[in-house]
Amino acid sequence: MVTIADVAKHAGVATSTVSYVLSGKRSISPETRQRVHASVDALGYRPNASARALASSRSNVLALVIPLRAGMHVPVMMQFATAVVTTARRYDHDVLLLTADEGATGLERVQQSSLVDAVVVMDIELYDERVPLLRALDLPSILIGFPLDAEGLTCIDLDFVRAAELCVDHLADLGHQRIALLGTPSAVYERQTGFAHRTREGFRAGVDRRSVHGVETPCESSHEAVLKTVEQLLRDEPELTGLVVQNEPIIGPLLDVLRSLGRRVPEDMSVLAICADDVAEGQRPRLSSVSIPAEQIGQQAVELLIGKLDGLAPPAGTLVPAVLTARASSGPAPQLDRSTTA
Amino acid sequence: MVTIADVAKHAGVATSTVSYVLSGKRSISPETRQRVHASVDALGYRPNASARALASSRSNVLALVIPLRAGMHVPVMMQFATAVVTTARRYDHDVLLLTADEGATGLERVQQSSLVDAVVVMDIELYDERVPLLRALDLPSILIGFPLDAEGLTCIDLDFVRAAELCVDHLADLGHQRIALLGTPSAVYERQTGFAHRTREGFRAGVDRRSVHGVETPCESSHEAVLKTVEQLLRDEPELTGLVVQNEPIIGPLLDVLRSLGRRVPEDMSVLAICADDVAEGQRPRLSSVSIPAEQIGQQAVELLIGKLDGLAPPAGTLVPAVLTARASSGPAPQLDRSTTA
DNA sequence: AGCGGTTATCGAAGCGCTTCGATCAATGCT
DNA sequence: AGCATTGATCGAAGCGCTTCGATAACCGCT
Repeated sequence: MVTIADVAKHAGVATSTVSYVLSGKRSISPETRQRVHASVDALGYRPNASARALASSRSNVLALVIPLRAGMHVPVMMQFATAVVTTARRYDHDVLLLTADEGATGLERVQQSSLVDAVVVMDIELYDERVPLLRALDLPSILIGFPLDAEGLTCIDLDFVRAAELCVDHLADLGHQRIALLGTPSAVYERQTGFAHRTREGFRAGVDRRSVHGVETPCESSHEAVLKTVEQLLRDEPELTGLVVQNEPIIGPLLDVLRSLGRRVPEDMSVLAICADDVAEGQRPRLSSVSIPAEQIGQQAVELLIGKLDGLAPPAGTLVPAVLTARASSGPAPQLDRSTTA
Repeated sequence: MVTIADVAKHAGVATSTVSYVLSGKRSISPETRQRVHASVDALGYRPNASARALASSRSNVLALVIPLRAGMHVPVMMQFATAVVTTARRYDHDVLLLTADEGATGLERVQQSSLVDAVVVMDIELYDERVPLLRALDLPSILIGFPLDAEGLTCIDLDFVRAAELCVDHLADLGHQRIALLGTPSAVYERQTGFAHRTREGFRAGVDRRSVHGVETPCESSHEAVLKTVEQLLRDEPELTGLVVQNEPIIGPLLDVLRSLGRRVPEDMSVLAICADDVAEGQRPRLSSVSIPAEQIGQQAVELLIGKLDGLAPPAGTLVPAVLTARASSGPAPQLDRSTTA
């Protein structure tokens, strides 16, 4: 193993000089700098991460707490994770994977052992047990999602309230009078997951504002559940003409079910989804949707976090604006003269 | 921050004694041990990871190289990842996330900087560029998947050859004469991904052995592609009665497509999948399948790796036996008197 | 010529831990 | 009783790096 001392000897300088060349924390003459760089290359020197971390109290590692819980949609999580890792690398950091089942304990552990410099936490609940801990822990953090009380924390997320409102507005603009929010599995609501609650909130606000009739129902992620839920929905609301879906895995099954129940999309039923763009475009018909810009959020999260580590004061909350893209699944409300039996 | 010296002082012993109590590498009298443990608890001591790593040349971190490439099915990856993290934690290790796009470079980097003790590599190609590197690098590793030349490497994977053979046998036993393998997206074959090739190999071997007629086709993961591929398949092979699918995301669409083409499952067409059990059971009809025990494989991978770190000689290759579960999607071959036009 | 102020470099201390002798007491053996 | 052996503990060295003065050389001033 080649150490900084080897490089120093090879370049004919002190180890501290090599260190300063590499960190740029003191000015070094161009000649020495070049000589050192040459030696680094010649010897293939790589700083030892532990030694560096020990001496500088900076590990250059971020922790990513990834949820593995019921009802969470995996591909989206992976998009977040990928964006986080990729961006972290761009800032010369690595990413340690923590599973949410280690919960608060895990956060405490990695901080107390100085394993990581900062932490990205996903899947935030309104009353998240990790929130008070993060406040107490003096470990720089960013939450992807908003707890109810975000005081003193840095959070970022899609503006789900607005996302739902956009959907309601879009449907109302098209003349729909009776619409429904087909939501996440009920476990997600019971856990008080922020994004699901905020979407519901936005849906209610939009429905009120536009004076349309709105109903909400959770939906489990199986084909049968979708069938049952939709049947129930149509039984309760025979004149339903618009659907807002926030539940990626059921999107395919939902379209099947509507087809099998004889409801054409968008002629009989307009469908809007809150989901990743590629999912929306992969459906027949292509779905009008508010996209979840996971990559952008993940990237921005890391950038905020790195900024924090560099002493910058980040904004307390960042809401990524929701954007609705109209595609083929939404259209004008049909005339209300059909007799429907589910 | 409380250090080992604080603990030592509090317990009235030398720091080395504290260290030995914690590591168990030398015998310590029961009284001292208890006293030290009491002090550790009283002060809330946690060893500093960097210091420990520096002094012992062991970081207690494993790297996990996760693929983010075209055609890979994300939920399965996540199951592997979760199992790896969970198991690693059980052996007091953490997991650093590396994305495959850093490729060989990333492996070199984490090793040369002593960031990790060992590495788990997923998504292995037959001629994987990382394989020669791993052989050279003197970084303990385990591959989830087999390259063509696994000499000197430790690998583990489901026995995909056998998996495909089981499927062929099952169909042949039911009297099917003309069957097809509906495979992964072609990018996965082109990349020479091990599991896809081995499945194909097993399919061919099975077909030969049982003297049935078999065709193979890759399939992209979109609804349209499934439709086109299946139509083409039925045009080429009108008397096809059995399908083996190795492509999780298209399973839903495939069943749709068959339905829309008027092929009942299993009356007209038997469908076998190589996929996670929960996916197979989430379909209508429930799919007969060979399951991919991601959790088991991930766990075993880490255990082999930890064993290696402890100096145990691991088996060169571990093939997890394939198991076929017959459910509702496979049945006896229909009589061959129908006239089909696709 | 002499002075303060840069600029470039060095040397040494120290980050918190592990680990290698060394020490000392207690033990068992002849 | 005397010696080697074992068990429990200590002290110090050192892992590879960063960082903090200190130093020396040089600049432009007066």
